[in-house]
Amino acid sequence: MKIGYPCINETLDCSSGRTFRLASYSDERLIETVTANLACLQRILAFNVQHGFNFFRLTSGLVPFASHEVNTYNWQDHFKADLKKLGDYIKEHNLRISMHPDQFVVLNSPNPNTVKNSIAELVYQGSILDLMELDATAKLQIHGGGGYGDKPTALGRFAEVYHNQLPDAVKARLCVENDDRTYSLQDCLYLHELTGIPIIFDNLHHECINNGEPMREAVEMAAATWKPERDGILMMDYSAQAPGERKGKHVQSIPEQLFHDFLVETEGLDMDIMLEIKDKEASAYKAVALAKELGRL
DNA sequence: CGCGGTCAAGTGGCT
DNA sequence: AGCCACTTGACCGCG
Repeated sequence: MKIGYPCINETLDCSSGRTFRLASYSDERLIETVTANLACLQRILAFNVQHGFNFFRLTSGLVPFASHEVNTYNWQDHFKADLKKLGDYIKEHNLRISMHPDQFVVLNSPNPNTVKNSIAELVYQGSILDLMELDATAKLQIHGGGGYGDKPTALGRFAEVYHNQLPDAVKARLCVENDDRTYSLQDCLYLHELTGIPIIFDNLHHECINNGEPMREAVEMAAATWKPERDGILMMDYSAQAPGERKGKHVQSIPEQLFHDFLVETEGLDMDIMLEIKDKEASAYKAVALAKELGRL
């Protein structure tokens, strides 16, 4: 089991996701920003190694406007060696890596332009992992997309795009996560049947919408969609409901009792856990300590 | 130099 | 009808 947190480290005084506005785009600005982002990423990874946080999600903002037409610069060549070096570090320390393309990536949109932009974004994020020379256990994590009032048809559209339009390099890394309002675990399992895509399990989203599966059973069902020799073990997002806030909103800090209970409930199941908790590594310390106590690390 | 309006992109739920 | 949230607030113009 590996435990980690997404994108941002709040201890270090740098960001690996510095961007800038479209209006101020220039190649020089791009090079400068990506150089700083990658330097920061290296610092974050070293921090993570030092503290036993062996799972990390790279920010989508590593290369600003990477899938936008304004950016015609060959950043892939320019940063090839830097990315490979980062990849070597990741492999040397056996870190698990994911990326989570944002809400604008909708593969089942009825709008062909949205699908086109979505694919371009997936190609960009996949190419980061490719240039790092990471294997297919490094994943791209997206949601099913919109429901459009007819989920089976919408998922059929997802599958069609998957089979006919996605490059193999993206297909090898693509995963789908159950979301908190449209596509439940069961909906994702249907999509898995159509495509073979592994399902990333999100416990809080599962609490928001489900078909009555108990937590342990749900984890097992998601885990069964992963081919260990290609995909590695199950990745999951762990969070808890922020008290008194909108349903699905992430807590500020990890509720240790709840996380303890979750680990007990899933005893014997292996998985890598991404903590979607607002205070980031502050909660990761606690989660790692709990997992050690229970003999899970 | 600090504040706050605004920022590439989609969707759906809430007010 | 408009706002907010989403994997994450950060950027940058203005006073």
